[in-house]
Amino acid sequence: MRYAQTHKDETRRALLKAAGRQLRAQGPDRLSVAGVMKSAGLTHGGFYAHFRSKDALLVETLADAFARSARRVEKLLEGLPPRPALATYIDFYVGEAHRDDAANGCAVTALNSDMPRQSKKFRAAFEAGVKAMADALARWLAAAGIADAERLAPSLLAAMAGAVALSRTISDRDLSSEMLASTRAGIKARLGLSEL
Amino acid sequence: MRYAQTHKDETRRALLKAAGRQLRAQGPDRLSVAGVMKSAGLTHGGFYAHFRSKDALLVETLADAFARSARRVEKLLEGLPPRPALATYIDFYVGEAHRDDAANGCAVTALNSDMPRQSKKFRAAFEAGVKAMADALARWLAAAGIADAERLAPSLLAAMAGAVALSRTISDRDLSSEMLASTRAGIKARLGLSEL
DNA sequence: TGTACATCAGTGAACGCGCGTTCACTGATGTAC
DNA sequence: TGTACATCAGTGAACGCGCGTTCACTGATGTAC
Repeated sequence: MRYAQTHKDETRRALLKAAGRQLRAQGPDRLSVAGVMKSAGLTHGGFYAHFRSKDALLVETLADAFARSARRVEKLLEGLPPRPALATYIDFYVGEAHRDDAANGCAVTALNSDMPRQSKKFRAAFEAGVKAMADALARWLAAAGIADAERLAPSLLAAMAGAVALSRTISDRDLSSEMLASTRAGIKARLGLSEL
Repeated sequence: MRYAQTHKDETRRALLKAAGRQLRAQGPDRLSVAGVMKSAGLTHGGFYAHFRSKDALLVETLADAFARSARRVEKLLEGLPPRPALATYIDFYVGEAHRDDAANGCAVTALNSDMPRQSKKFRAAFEAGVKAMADALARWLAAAGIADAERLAPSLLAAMAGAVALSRTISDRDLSSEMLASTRAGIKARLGLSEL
């Protein structure tokens, strides 16, 4: 079964994509090597030709998921002035669509409370992702003329991720959506974006 | 080895307490029946004399943990007027001590992102706990004369739990503590408690 | 009061299962001649 | 151009391990007589 030269890279990319979805949907402990391989139409034995260990997969997958999310947000906000961009980002992040699609959503929201129990390398990858997100948010805040942007950004990110994560645990749809709406309103008020 | 009549109840209480700590420190998947039994100085075989299954233990443990937390908060705020009580609660919940002691902290913070992957009964117990906390918070908000208390409470809880959960994932102590401080300030400002 | 028995919380070996990981093997294709 | 061989991504059986769960057993103590 010799394949084209690009084939192994393609398989690897497919594995990362499948792992990214399973990581966010099932969490790092329930994600299984065999499950990821099966998603890519392969058997479990071939896994170690691509990754040294499950933990190595997790680390690469998390970095990949953060990078994909960043690109997605970049596209969403492309061309928007700072203040509408912020409002759009908040509505998108703290929204029902994001709540209902954990597999393709933000890793911070999906893995928040899992992280303290994970390996050091995996936690480091998560922390790097959080810092990158907070830095990007701080830049948008600063561009929108909001004071104290660097101190505000991590707290805003935590509030947004916390609201979406908690809304996912609530089967009562009214309460779940109200939690999101109230969070959007609260954050916009804090940023002086309420009129948008 | 026949024991006093209260002995079995005592053992059961000890198991719930040990399970409560392990649930919040290790999460529902990593908590093990054998580990809980060992914490109580027992061997794993006797577990099923006390609980029908691991899931039954999780359900009871979570309800117990929520009840313990509620009592703890009640004591903390005993005798305080509504507004100082709110400020005290926020400082306590979104504080370094809570961040650094997940095993005895709030289950919402500890289990937020784990819940969507858990059994239906366990999720129901979590949701009941969240609703009870949000209701209690709403009552304090209303008592403090804050408008829209019922709509505000779930969002505030999410922001507080999100900040503590995320602060636990950050090894950078400055960033972690800043995230908490900024969240406390933001919430107090939203509630008009900044002068306290 | 003394003895035989019933009770039952707890013990520890055993089970099936899914997991991460290893490894001898396969077989289609590129390459050397 | 045709043939023999090397390559190597992927296969699938096997491993040790920890898990949740079961079960025959233990033995100190309360109870019946």
